[in-house]
Amino acid sequence: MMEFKSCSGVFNRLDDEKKKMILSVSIKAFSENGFKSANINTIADNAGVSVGAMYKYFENKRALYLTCLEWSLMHLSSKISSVVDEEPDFLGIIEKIIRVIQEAKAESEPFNKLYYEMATESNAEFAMLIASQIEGVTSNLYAAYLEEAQKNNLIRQDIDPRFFAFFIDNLFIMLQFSYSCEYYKDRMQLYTYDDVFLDDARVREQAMRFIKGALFYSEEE
Amino acid sequence: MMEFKSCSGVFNRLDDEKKKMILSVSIKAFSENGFKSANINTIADNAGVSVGAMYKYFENKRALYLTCLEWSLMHLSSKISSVVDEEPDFLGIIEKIIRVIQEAKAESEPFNKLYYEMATESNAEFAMLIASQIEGVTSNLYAAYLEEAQKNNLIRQDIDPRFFAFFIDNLFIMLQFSYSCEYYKDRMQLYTYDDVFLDDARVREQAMRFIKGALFYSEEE
DNA sequence: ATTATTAAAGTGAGTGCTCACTCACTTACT
DNA sequence: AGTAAGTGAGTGAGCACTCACTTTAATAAT
Repeated sequence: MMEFKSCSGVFNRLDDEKKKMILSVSIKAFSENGFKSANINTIADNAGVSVGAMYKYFENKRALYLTCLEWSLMHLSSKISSVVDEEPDFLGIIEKIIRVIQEAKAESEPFNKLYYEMATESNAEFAMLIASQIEGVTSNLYAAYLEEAQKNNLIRQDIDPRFFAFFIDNLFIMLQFSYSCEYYKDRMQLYTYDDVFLDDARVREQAMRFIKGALFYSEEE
Repeated sequence: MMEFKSCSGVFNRLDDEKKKMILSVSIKAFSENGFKSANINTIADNAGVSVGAMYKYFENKRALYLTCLEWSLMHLSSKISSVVDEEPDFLGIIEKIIRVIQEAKAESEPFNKLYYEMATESNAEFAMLIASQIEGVTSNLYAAYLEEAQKNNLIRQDIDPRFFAFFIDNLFIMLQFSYSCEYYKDRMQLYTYDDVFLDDARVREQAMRFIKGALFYSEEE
């Protein structure tokens, strides 16, 4: 079923259950320890596979890492497209995305952490290999929707849709971090209040107001 | 002059020039390689100091890292307070902060990278030691200004100033990353256009419109 | 002035541990 | 009988940290 490019044929021939097991254990390790300090021997152990087997599946550590990124990317794409398919209007999509970020906490946490880890300069080496793919999934989507909305005079005219897409995605990314990474969780509580994470609806509402304001405001001078 | 808490007295007794040398080399190493893979022997070499001396200055690698964070924090605080002291009104401060982020590129790059690196889960261990300090510098500042502005009816009433402070700072942080980290640089270009980094004024203008919209918009229903 | 004394600062080869990766081998499948 | 898949002790490189030692500098004794 799932086919990856950065691994050996042996790995691709494994059944999905085993592939998932190995990759989820790896993602957990990489996101928690970073690329360099994640330990392949330990990963193999936790995944119930021998070290030797791991090196039959992946040429080296780097290849394992890339395969994890591939998987995360597939995960993201499917999440995004399911949202877009369901919701017709732009504001609906934005709200839905925020909702997905909030709800997908547990399930997506490791993916988000990995994504965050990857963007660190330390891993710049492969970051670029995947960056355009990840952002490609979302950037054009937002910008296209905003341009469309601007043409139909649904949102203010005095802004560049590309910048707005950028700013909105910035907010999404930080929200994702704030729901996934310990540091940013604490930071969000510091800015707002201790029980924010019990108040998903409120966060969504406030975020929507912020974004709507940014989109609809028109300066009279 | 500069006094640190996470190091030995021997280090504090060094002249500022040498302290700066050691810390800037260390910050560079930590931000580029992450905590685990930064090499103390190499750092010592690059700073023109023996390994033994390093361990006279810092009890261990962790202590060196914490001292780097302390220094970054001092840097941030002084930057922020110089902005706040100069500018009287809230919008002025926001614009000034964006300007500082853009201008301080070269000088602050290593600090930003370190900050980013630190927030990674891998370093959660010490992140928390410093998080509240870092955010404490900014969070209360913004929230207080916004509350004030709200009382004076200068901005919309239907939002929680704490959330708005949070969202605005989220935008700042992403902007900082976008000006410092390779990955986020590329991402910004992908969203906007290739020469964005030659167009500081334009970025500032667009960001201000976005934020102003968010702050001033009022919904009529 | 010169020399002795002592403490503080600095040195870098060495130690022991961690970990990516290998390879001679076993097991399972056809 | 032959091939594909899997095993895990072993290897060597990298690196945090140590320690027996040297250098520097400041003060005291002659």
